[in-house]
Amino acid sequence: MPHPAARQPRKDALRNRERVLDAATELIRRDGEKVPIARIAEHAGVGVGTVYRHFATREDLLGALVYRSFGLAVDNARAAAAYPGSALEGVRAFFLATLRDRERFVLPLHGGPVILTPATRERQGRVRTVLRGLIERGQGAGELRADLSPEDLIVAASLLSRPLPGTGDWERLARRQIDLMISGLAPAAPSTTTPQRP
Amino acid sequence: MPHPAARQPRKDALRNRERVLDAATELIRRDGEKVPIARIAEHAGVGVGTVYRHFATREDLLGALVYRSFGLAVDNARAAAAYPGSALEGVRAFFLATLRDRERFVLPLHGGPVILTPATRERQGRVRTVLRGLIERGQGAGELRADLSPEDLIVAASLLSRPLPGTGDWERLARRQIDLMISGLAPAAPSTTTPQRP
DNA sequence: TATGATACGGACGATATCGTCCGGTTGATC
DNA sequence: GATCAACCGGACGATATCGTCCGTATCATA
Repeated sequence: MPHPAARQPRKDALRNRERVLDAATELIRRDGEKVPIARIAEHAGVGVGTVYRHFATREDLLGALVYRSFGLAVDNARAAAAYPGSALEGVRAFFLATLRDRERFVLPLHGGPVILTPATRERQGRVRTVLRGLIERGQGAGELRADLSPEDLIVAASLLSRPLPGTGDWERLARRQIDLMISGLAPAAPSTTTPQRP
Repeated sequence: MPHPAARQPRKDALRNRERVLDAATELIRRDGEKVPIARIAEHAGVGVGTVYRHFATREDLLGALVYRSFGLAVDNARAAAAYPGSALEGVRAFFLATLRDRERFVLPLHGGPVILTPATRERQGRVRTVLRGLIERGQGAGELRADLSPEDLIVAASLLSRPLPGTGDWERLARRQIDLMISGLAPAAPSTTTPQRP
């Protein structure tokens, strides 16, 4: 027989789950992925039992964080693809959005085990697809170099989401990197930008 | 009384110190900076006591690794500055050298405490100075954009030294990023920049 | 409001890691 | 080769973290 009643989930449970994810995001980004569960629980204002109930293992928690991050990436990619104006500006918007949201990203930051559930992989593919559309539009308009791939943008954006410690003002430094990168995305310079050269 | 004899350091001590640094580099890059000292000792083939004798605290060990990394960076910057050919190719050489040596770099990778001893800071400044020379040469020759700073190159290179986990072939992806970056380092494309004659 | 299912918090025993200490060994010097 | 300062390894008690368990509190439903 099918599900008899399927009770509504309790809202305190949902609230606590979100709190745990938020706390974990902050602490993992600050102290690394091995931060004690007890510390995450404390920072979230819940007991350790609550954390372990929602996420049976550390991997489950990490996996949920990564999944959530890719949701953000999908949103940003879609917004960039729908950006009014040139595709090149759309690409810049994608970079800037990643930079803006950087504190909410928890990607496999270090050498630790990479958690990629099927659902996460699906989102990952969606980011690629959306960016591919944007790139092809730009290439058609002659705004983007022909050999540009979604992977290039994803790698560059991911790098921006991990502030380099010891550098004072990541916001400023990252914007510089974006500018340099954007300058490099135009079609190959020698052929198109030197028409009047002797 | 001044130094009476200043004995020669024992070579087993020096050898073990190097072994510990090498082991720590590998494990910290793989498992994060909180990797147990005992694991480092085991991987280095020495006892924990030996590690603690050379590096009284975890911070001391981390600091030594960072110091060592900046030594590498100085070497690479000097080689790049002395690169025969255009300054732009010198910059590319610097990036490629960083990529090549990436597994030997231990920079303050995560949010953890940033260890910057005065000696390390001195090396850091030396990298900046050497790169500034290279950049100015390139700007004088019209090969590099006028607003380029050593910091830009250092940030970009540092990013390359931290492989993005979950991506299969960092070597390939990083080379792509280098190409894109190099394309963005030329003077502003709109050709309003006067092609000066040297 | 009554009720039962669901979630909560945190104590607890087990395990992992820390940093020190010391008996034994090695190597620089004479 | 003899000497002894310097170094080596790992055992050890202290502390930190883990993941489970259960009595109590809260919420969805009737």
